[in-house]
Amino acid sequence: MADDSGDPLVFTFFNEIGIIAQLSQTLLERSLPDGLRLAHFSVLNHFARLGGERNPAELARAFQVTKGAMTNTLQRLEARGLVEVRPDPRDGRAKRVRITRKGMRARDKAIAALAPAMAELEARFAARQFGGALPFLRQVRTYLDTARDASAGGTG
Amino acid sequence: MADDSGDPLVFTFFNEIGIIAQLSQTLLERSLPDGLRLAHFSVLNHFARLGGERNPAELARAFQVTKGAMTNTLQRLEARGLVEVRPDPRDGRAKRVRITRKGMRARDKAIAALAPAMAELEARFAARQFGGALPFLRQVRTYLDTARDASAGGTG
DNA sequence: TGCATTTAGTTCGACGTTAAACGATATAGT
DNA sequence: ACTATATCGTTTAACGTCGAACTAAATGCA
Repeated sequence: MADDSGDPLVFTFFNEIGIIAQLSQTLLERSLPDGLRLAHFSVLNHFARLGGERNPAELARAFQVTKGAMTNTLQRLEARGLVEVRPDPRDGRAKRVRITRKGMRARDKAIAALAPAMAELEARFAARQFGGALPFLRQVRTYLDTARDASAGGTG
Repeated sequence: MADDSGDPLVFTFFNEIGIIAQLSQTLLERSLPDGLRLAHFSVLNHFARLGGERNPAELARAFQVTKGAMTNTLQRLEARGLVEVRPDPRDGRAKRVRITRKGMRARDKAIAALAPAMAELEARFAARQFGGALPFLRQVRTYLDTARDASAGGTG
């Protein structure tokens, strides 16, 4: 998906996005400790920042993945003791997920491991540039999200 | 990887990129005819635009994928008769790949199938916005690429 | 109350990707 | 010429994701 020009701008834009996503994910996971995956770290980080409990369906929606993918992620996190899962007392179909102490520690360790790469990025580009790019990216993401919901049915 | 704020800007930026990549790829593949995948279409489109021959290693570098991934892509394309592969007469290790007539037709069909979605996107955002976002994205991609080469060895 | 529809979570199969190891060929240096 | 190193393409195992099918429970409606 690299490619040069000759394609319409929209093509090139999504090409670039795709490559950045792939490269950054690979690079990130190379820094993450204990074979933690981006998906796993993202969930831990979510809980570490926002606290509280969620059910898998909420998480799937928040992270824009299918329910199946979230089931997989949570199973791995739970197997490693980074997350706790219990039945939802108010809904017999649902579960409640929350981060454990060990999960918090793993997340902190991951953040620390990521710090150098982050610093390097911010040094090279100035945080302002990332901030500047965000509004448009968010618009595009929001649009794609509604387009997805239009053609299929939500996440899962 | 959706998430709200609270994270450093760089985090949020890459979160957004990751989601856009995933959503756009899924959406795109839903429009593509005959179960064509993004990776396959990308290769066909590359040949359709630039013509000529490449070897798999060049393609792997151009698309920022490992050699193994490109082997897989090319095997599928060849099995469907969309590309032709022959030994490289000048290098006993290498191969030469080129698009077939059938491959050209498949690419044109794919382009046509994508047109409506593209039109909708351009209508909603104005091509200028995509163009405006590109320079920074390219810078980031280039940086990530060198960072990748620094920690490992190229593509493969 | 009873039935149809939605929602929560799991499982399965298919696919693309990475990372690593491998054999074969090229290339560079001595 | 010989040897060490780099490159080409393939293969394998592990992983995440999607999409679809499925069970169980909740909700809406008659």
